[in-house]
Amino acid sequence: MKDYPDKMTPEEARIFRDDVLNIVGQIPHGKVTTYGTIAALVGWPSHSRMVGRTLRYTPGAEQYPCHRVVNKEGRTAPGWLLHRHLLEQEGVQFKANGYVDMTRYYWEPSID
DNA sequence: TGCTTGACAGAAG
DNA sequence: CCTTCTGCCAAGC
Repeated sequence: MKDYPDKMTPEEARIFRDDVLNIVGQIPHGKVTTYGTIAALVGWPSHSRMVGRTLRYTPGAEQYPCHRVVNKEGRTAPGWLLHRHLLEQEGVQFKANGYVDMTRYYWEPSID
């Protein structure tokens, strides 16, 4: 018995999407978290890429602060130029190399 | 059915 | 620091 199925059923995909958006909505102003952190928290540790896919393609995701999600190194999404700009508007400062300073802005989601 | 594509992660050079 | 590779896995074609 595996801890996790090999593939998501449509039902699981729906729950995954809802859980991801729920967590993103909880990220405080001026803070960031990572794709992998979210994936692990919703129960699919190896689906970090699915988190990114969800935020990019799910209609309505714009209503959530999805710009507060960066990769684990603090890099912004390639191809999404506004990403860095939106974070800077919230006071998030970038390091000289263009990465978010994760030691200062990383936020660990809680389940409650 | 099989190969390619990423809003990722981690490691290597 | 930056590029590239491998592992990952659903989606597209």
